[in-house]
Amino acid sequence: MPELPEVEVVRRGLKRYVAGRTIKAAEVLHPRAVRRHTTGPEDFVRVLAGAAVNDVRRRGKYLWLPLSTGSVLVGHLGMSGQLLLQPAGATDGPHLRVRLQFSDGGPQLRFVDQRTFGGLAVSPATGPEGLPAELAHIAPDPLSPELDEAAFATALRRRRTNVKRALLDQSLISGVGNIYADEALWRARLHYARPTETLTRPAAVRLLAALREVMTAALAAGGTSFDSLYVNVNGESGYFERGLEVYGRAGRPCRRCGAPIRRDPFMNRSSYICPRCQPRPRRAHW
DNA sequence: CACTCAACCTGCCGGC
DNA sequence: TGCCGGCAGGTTGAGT
Repeated sequence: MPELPEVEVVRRGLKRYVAGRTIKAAEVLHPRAVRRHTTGPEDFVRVLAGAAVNDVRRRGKYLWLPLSTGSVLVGHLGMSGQLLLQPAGATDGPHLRVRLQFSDGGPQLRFVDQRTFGGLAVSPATGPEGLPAELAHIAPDPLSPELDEAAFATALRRRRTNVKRALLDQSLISGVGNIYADEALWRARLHYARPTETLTRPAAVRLLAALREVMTAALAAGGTSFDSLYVNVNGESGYFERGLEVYGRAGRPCRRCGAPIRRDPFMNRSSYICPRCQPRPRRAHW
């Protein structure tokens, strides 16, 4: 479940059902799922055995679980990863990659990932809040109190790129992916190709506000689920799809002005815009 | 340093 | 029916 609201839904589920429990045994069913664990699958299994899960934290699209051993279990869902709580007797699906059994004999935590872009790893807890070193380059996200509005506006306007590319750069602001970038740009009435250096400070601030609004609304709806790939820890879909204004709505009318929404190829993927509310930028802005 | 692009995977859908 | 290209909520590392 890729973007921030979906990952936060998972974080809350893990916090509720996994925090406080002790891992009895880990099992790696596909080594690629732990490729970021540099010392290999056997070591991954070894260091998790007997570790208690103290908490569940998130920055952007990354999750990490501080452990009683002083290490953290880091996870990223990639494009198709799921973290599911399932009873021991539940059948193993075809994309089950990692299984964690707990000493209480309760529901297992299963990492299921069709495309294997996601993964798990155990790392030393180095930074504040146990932030592992491999997440040091990940900027604060729109829902984090650490994200400073003025600093974000300055950093965004200092970039020499276009605004959507900047939003997707996790070292500038994290948690924003293709859906919520398009949704926030629509709300802020900005075209994806708008050069960042032409953004006024108020426009940058409005864009951040739009990100916060759309992500807060999506989170309240349990996230966006176009299909069964994006589910919470109990396998349930969110219903924010109905709250989307542009993403996936090519040809349908803009709910603000009525013009048909358009899908443009951009950065080897898709961007959805209202061509009337979000006109392509002219060469100069001032 | 800043930026672009291909690569990593599987599955689904539409066109021929 | 089958094959093929295109596309999908992401990240990273090599190359310019």
